[in-house]
Amino acid sequence: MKRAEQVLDILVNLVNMRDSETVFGHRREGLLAEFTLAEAHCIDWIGVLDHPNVTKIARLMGVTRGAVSKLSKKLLKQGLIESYQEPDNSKEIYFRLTGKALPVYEEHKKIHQEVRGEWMKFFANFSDGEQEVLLRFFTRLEALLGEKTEAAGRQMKGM
Amino acid sequence: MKRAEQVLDILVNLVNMRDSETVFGHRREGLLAEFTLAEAHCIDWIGVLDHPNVTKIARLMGVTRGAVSKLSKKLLKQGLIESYQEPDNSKEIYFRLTGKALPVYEEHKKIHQEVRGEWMKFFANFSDGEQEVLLRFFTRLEALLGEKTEAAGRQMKGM
DNA sequence: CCTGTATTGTTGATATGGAAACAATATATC
DNA sequence: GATATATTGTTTCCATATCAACAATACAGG
Repeated sequence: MKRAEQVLDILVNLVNMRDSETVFGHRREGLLAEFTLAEAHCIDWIGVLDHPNVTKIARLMGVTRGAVSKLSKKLLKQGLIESYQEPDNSKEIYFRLTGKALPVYEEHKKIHQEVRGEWMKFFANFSDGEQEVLLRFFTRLEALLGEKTEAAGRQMKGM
Repeated sequence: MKRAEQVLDILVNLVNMRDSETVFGHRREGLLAEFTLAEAHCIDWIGVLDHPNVTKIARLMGVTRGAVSKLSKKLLKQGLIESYQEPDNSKEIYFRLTGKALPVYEEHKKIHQEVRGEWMKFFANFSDGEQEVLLRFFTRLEALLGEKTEAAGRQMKGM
């Protein structure tokens, strides 16, 4: 059981290793450095989602609606996003990126691509069969944690 | 490469799944519910370390000294910890748990044990060879991230 | 259609943690 | 030993997030 314990130790370390100023080991620089991580994420979700509103974004970002409400106000004031509504629903308020935000969005996406590339290189260290083991491990792990935290509703962005 | 991408997706999800109110899927309850996660961690470190001081705790908790300074004040005021100094060093201030904190500390440790037990059951789903693959994966992963975030200095508590 | 309930977005009070500046003490270098 | 540098713990200011309460709107069941 020694091996399993080591794996667990590392896993715990990894999850605790949430240095908010780095994205998976990549320090944000250039355009992104001008924005909070939360802002960048919010912009990202607004760019990705269909009819994004406060509630939806909050759920996906894992924060409260209040937090997103304030955050979106800041982005609105900065002219990075704009809000709109649909005629058949006067309760929900949706957002879209403005031209001003597009460079940020693209930059963020580009970095994600780069990071993803590096990760793929990392995975290349493992054979096909080994990757299958890893996939099984992570799939089960996610299911386990998902059911426990019931936050399973959270989805993937683009990454 | 499809498998690797799936693994990466899940991994990213897991790392983002940092619900601070749950400890790896375990909602804190009973005694622990009375305390912030930070407080519980701080108490834990003070219980574990030899001559714990603000700086040491801060480094291990991955927060600033200022944060721990405030936190320790709160714990002092609540009578959960007490401070002391050594005659040969009038700069550093150390902490120890009081009797009042011991139940909390024990409870926390107990839960850690339980969680660990469940995890071990989870790992039992994988053969010896598979666990070896997992260990190799996580070891390399930790090394990679550690070198990138240079937060490798962070250590393990008891868990 | 009407009424109770749920959901949405907002706000104010509060808590928490980071950054930076600071005084006190320790350590290093000469 | 004297002096420069580093380290420790604290504090103030600030940004950000939660919580709880709220008004407005949507929805469901009769």
